Amino acid sequence: MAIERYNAPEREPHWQKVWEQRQTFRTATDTSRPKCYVLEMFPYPSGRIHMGHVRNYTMGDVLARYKKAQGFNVLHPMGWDAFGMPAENAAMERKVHPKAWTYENIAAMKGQLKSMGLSLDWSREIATCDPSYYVHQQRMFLDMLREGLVYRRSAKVNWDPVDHTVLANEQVIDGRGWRSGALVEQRDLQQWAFRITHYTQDLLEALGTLEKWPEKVRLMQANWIGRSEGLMLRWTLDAATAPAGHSELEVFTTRPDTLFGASFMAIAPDHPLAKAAATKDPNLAAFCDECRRMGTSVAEIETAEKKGYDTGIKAVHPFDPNWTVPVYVANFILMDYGTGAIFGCPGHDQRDIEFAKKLGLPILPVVAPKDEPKRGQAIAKVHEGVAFLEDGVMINSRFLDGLTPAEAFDEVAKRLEAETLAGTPVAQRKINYRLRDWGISRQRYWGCPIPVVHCKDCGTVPVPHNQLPVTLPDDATFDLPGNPLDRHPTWKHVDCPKCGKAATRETDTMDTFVDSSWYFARFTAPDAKTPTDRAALDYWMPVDQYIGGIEHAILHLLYSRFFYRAMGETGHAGGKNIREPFAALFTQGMVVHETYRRAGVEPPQWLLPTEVAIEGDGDGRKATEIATGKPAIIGSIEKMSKSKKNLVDPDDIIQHWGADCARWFMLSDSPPERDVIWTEAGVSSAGRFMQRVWRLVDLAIEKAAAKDAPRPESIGSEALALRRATHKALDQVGRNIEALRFNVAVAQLYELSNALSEAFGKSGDGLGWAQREATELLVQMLGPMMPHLAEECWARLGYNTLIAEQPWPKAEPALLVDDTVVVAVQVNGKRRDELSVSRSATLAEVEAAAMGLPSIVRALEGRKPKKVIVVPQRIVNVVV
RNA sequence: GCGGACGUGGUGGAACCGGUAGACACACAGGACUUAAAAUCCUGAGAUGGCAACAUCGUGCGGGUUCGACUCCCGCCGUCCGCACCA
Repeated sequence: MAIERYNAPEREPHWQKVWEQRQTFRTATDTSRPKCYVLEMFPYPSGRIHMGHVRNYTMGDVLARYKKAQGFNVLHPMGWDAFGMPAENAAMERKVHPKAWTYENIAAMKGQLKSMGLSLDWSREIATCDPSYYVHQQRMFLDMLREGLVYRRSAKVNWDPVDHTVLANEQVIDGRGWRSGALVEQRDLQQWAFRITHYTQDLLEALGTLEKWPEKVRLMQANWIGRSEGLMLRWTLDAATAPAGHSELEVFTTRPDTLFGASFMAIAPDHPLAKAAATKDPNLAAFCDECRRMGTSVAEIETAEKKGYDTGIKAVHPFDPNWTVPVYVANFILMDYGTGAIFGCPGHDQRDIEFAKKLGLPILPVVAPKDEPKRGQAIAKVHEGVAFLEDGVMINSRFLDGLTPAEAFDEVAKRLEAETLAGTPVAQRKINYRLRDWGISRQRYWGCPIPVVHCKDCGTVPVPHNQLPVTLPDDATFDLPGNPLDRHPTWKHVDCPKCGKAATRETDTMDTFVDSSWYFARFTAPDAKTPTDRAALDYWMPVDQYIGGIEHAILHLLYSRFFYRAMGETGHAGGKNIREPFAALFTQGMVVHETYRRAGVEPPQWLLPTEVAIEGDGDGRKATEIATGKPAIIGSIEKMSKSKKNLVDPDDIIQHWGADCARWFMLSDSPPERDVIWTEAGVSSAGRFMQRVWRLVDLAIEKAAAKDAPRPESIGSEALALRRATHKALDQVGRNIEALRFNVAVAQLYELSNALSEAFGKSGDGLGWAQREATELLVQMLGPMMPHLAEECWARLGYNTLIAEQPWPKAEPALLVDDTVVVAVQVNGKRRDELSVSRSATLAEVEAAAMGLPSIVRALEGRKPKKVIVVPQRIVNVVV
């Protein structure tokens, strides 16, 4: 028969249409069935999908299809994280309205995702920029406002001078805006904020319950929350030196044990005490101003020298009324951590020692190594400027001498807790966190409007529920920097909902991370009249498997954990006592590709992979720019990016090779958590495998038993071997998909294909039937990974059902174990031979057989074995 | 500086709970088919030595535990990632 090649690009749309017409992937809430919620992080509608999306969505799709075949009621939805800066930038640059731009992008990307053949329930599609979505967000915002989980504050904020907006701490990376890359400035602004710190302790502790999250992400979040245990400690100020109204100074310390090594106090430039002192000291005022201007970038912080200004104020040591230390204003003290003030113990804090050296302050070591001989050296190093940070024993510390630092910590705490100053204890144990509340005000147009009105008389007034949503005006202008909502002629002018007098709307919009903090909940009932439908939500939540990039380890994943708790508090979630939205998280690796650039040009001029021709192999590979014929340089392998032009367009691949090919390649070889290198060779290899499956089905039609042929009475050894290979693959592939070890599942399918190919060249009792079985099961197992090809093959094998609707086949347990096993035989742990024995052979039989092997006799060289270790079905080790 | 991950052939990677290291794939070499190419099929291959049988070495380096270590422990080296003046 003439063998035709499988034309994937032509056949794939057909099967997509069939699935769509049959509504194969439409999901309904059905509490009688076990559920499985598979979710991939929804995309920002930038205009085109990239290979990272292909990888992410392929992984989720394999799992979703597999779980469906396993009998689960699977929720696998898709939507759009549709608010954000790029739409506004497009509006400024190209005079397109952000809304039009966004919806055009959504349409284009939806088409691309559909061409991937994903098993998505498109009837649940949501776009966060749609009023039907954000109306609920506004409603929840107001509910949270009522509960005190949202509040307005005047705060120092991170101001991005390029995007003209405020950024959350989480969005400042190395002192730069996460999107614009501009150096962030500090500004004082009125800000809306979510009280994420209300859940600090819970967010930290619950990380321990997230067993199916990567350890790495849990650690990153724990570090971000940044718990530290210490003491709040009040120092009395010497009245003669302190400004009026300032009689004490409170500090937070994690090392109260080092109290006798204190040589100075330091306060932040914005500390009230500093401000009070500055009113009388113009030099101090100037110093504080200088500190405030200091940049926040890494480079600046690292190179910034410790600077301090002696206020002249003296603080009295808590344990000795005659001992005072000077109070400095210092540039490295942060106002928003602890109390904005510290006591400095230079001996045991690197930062303090640098400061002390710089300003010539005393350095007194109070902890020393336990071993006497090591002490001298450690103390000498302290005087050279290296703080001693290890454990040891207390010295130079009066009643603490001889204790360990931990014991000294407790002793100091105990004594100072008992002492009082103006009626309250001098010290209190305190747990401090690094996590700050989440400022969400953004001075942008393309975001969810914050539904409040500012009234001169009534203050901040929530927009009543029946007036929601507060929608964005369509006729905004984008030709000037700044907030288009603020300069809109009419939008912000409204009557106060309370008193009816003229008032103004809040013109800030919400951080887009708010939108993505609950979309997973909305997917469970996207048409509900309320933010969530509790019955549907309680059935579907939590997400059973969430898949996305590691870049969201803190931002999105921490915000969502907070938001789900806040939704619980306001009655929008919280069934089954579930506080965590994502039961399992998987962070996939990036898609990387070689870079190409023109030779001999600086700065580099990058070339697209499609613009170069590559010849040769190995180290001799040479690239040429096709258009000019000039040599090009093959550069390092990096994350696909527009700037380096090392992009491959998913559309090109799908149109040329087919979606299944792209999917298969994404799953092959690289473990999903690691980066995958996209190569031409890899794609063509995947393409070859598709054709190979196609030919195997040809061969099955030609040689194997007919569909529904009865199981033969007699199964020969060849047939049995094939059946064993088939059922083992079935067992293993299922397990590996479940564990998201797709690369291993792929390898097992290759193995089965090899076994089947071989079997077609043989003959034997029952082999035709075994070939038929193997082919059908292979096709079924390919279903989640290459769904179109699998449907095509399934049809050719004579079925008029859909693979996508077939239950996952079950392996026959009897075929998973072999009658005979091959056992390695070692002499002194070195492999010398192997032995084929019956599974049921006794230890003695195995030992005897091993000792009888000529190679073993030879290796023993006549020596008497001291011991023979036999591990059933594994190994024999002869020890001489 | 703090925290974490990783290190296996020419390449991507596999190896369950400590039990035959290198599955599977890519690249490569040789062969078959073909006028030729493509496609396909077959064969080979960790390194070194040897015609071969075989021997020795081999999972970043150095030690240790064990009959037996890619796997466990200790100490290094290297690469990557996250956080970072957090008191």
